[in-house]
Amino acid sequence: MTITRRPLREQIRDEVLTRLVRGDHPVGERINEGELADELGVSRTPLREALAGLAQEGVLELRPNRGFWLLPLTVDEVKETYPIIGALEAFALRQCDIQVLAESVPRLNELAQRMLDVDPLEAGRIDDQWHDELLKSCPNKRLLQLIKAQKTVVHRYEFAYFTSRKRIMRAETEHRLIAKAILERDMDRAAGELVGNWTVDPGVLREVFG
Amino acid sequence: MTITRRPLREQIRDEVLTRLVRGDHPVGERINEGELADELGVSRTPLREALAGLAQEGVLELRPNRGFWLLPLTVDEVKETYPIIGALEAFALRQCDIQVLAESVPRLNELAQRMLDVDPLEAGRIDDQWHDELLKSCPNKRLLQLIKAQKTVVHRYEFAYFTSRKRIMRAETEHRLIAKAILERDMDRAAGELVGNWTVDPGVLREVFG
DNA sequence: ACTTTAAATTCTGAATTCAGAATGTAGAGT
DNA sequence: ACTCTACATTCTGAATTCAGAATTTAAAGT
Repeated sequence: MTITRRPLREQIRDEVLTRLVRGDHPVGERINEGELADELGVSRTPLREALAGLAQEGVLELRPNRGFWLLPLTVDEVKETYPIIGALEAFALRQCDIQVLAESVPRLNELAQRMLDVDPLEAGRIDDQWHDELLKSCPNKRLLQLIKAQKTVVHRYEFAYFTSRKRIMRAETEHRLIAKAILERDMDRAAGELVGNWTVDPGVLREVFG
Repeated sequence: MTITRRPLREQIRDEVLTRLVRGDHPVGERINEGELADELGVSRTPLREALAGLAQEGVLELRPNRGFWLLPLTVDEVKETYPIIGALEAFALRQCDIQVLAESVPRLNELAQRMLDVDPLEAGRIDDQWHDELLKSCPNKRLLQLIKAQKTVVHRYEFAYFTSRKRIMRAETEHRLIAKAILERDMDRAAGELVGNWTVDPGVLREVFG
């Protein structure tokens, strides 16, 4: 038996992030450390470590002497963050092993298909898996780590974002086009499509932000 | 009088980072929290916050129950991080206002010149300023923030890196080429040169790592 | 002398406590 | 009624304390 002894701060991080993503906490509001610590049944020390980490990633803001605040979801944040991820992933894709990529295509298409069959929430998770599978042969591990951190920020949006069936279908289409480009060994096109995959269309932005 | 009341954790962060970059601490070794806290005259709590931040940025590693370790400078880290910064800066450059860029050229060239006149240590600082000036009109603030964080990691290397006069001269040349491309409104070339500026040549790598 | 095991020490992770900043409230003065 | 100030309360930032994990030291056995 492998007894789990994960540091408390990590467990807290996961739980807090889940709550924030789930929308339990009012957006744009202060987080009361004492209250939250009590709820979670832990002390403020590891909680603060977890919150500080999320602040550094850009999910929260830490105002001196005012505490942690859940940053509001803004159009700007979407407009800024998604393209960054697009650029990073395209860059990562170019460092991937083309042979491994080609071998991944069946799995990629399988995942693309599955996105259509599940509920919107699960779709976001599968979308993640798709991108992980795509970039798994990128030797620049630091780059992959960076991409992962950026995605944490946008995960908050996927609730609003992937609830649109249209959006899921668009993602599916794009995923298949990228897979096709890979099979044809056209990495320029694949990278271009990948950037496009991280481009939010204005219509959806209006839909989400009004 | 504006009394300075910067959070202790931030002051500690700066001081610790300076020490690490300066090479005060043996690379690849554990950091003794109690000892360092005593040296700095603070308690372990804010020190840990500072260290945790540096760990998240990738300067330190935090091993559960083993504490913080100063990551060794590795060839891999250079090979992985520099290209990331190159890709991010090139991406940022494309979002800059071409008019503002053109107006920056005199200042950019002045900074490029000054790199030649100062000691290698100061050269690194000026190099930073040059890149800041270049990208100041990029509207994607999150991207700029990300670039800055990545550079923190790399700063440790500049001691070893910029001590090479040859390297400084190469940087100066490249900076001027980028400025020239901007004046000619050839942003493709400018971006290409910028990526090149973040490409470490194998000769220098051998020189630094043996 | 060398290995193994047990005790002692050191150090990290987390809880608790304390100090001071920010906020909220009540009362005095206009 | 409204504003300003003084006081009380709440909350964050930091220090201190405590528990338990990892490491080191010492001793026993081969």
